[in-house]
Amino acid sequence: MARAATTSDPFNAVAEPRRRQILTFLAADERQVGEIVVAVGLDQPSVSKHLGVLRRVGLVRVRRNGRHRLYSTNAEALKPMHEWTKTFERYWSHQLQRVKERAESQMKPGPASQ
Amino acid sequence: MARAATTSDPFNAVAEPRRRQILTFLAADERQVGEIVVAVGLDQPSVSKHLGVLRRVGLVRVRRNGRHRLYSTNAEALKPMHEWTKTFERYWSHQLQRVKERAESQMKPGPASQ
DNA sequence: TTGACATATTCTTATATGGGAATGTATTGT
DNA sequence: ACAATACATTCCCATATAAGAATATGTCAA
Repeated sequence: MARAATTSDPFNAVAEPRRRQILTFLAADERQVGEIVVAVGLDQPSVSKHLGVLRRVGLVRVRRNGRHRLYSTNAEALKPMHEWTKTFERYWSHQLQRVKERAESQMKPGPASQ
Repeated sequence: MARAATTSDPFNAVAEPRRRQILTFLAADERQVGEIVVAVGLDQPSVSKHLGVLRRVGLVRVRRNGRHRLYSTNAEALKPMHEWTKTFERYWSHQLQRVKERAESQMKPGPASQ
């Protein structure tokens, strides 16, 4: 099997740095494509393609306004990522302590792991 | 340019579901490869390759113990992801309100489109 | 040393990019 | 209607998988 599509889920979509840049740029206010092009420094077709990926996974919303399309970040779609990383929060806070605990439990004859 | 390597950074490494599964499995305690194989239901070479990717971006630590290798999650490497998603936290909390504000500021000249 | 066991690495292959170039499509002004 | 404007989509191609098969490497036991 090849690598999963960037459109398969937010995790894959956000793996691309330019797309993270775009999401950050669109977080506060909606912007038209031309503004995004200037902001990220890519050519228009590339930006449109990135926006397409973000749209398919629900990370951005679009709204038409005449000839323009106004994009904005749909932050809620990032919530699952935030939640997932959050489950590891307790570990990096007490990392050193845990390493120590492991070393100790490793020394006893001890009950089978787990 | 093709897609960035999965080993380029944690964002890319974690885009793969099986690797997230492995990180979760290794979060609490260190485990040997054979245990991971059973836990995720992949063949040993596949697991070793995933572990290789995670190792290269610093998401897991390894420790040799005789014939075994004990892997454990290095949660700190996930901190940047957590921080990044966190910057959007304020937006999904007040999403509805913001949408409303946008709609209002959009109405001033004259409600044409929509 | 030899064999068994635990992992890692190499090779192959179908698949999915991401950027650049070129082109298609929708909307507005005159 | 027609040209201009703002985007989206398609085509091309070098690159990077991810899983499966086969093989290499490293360590312990007898």
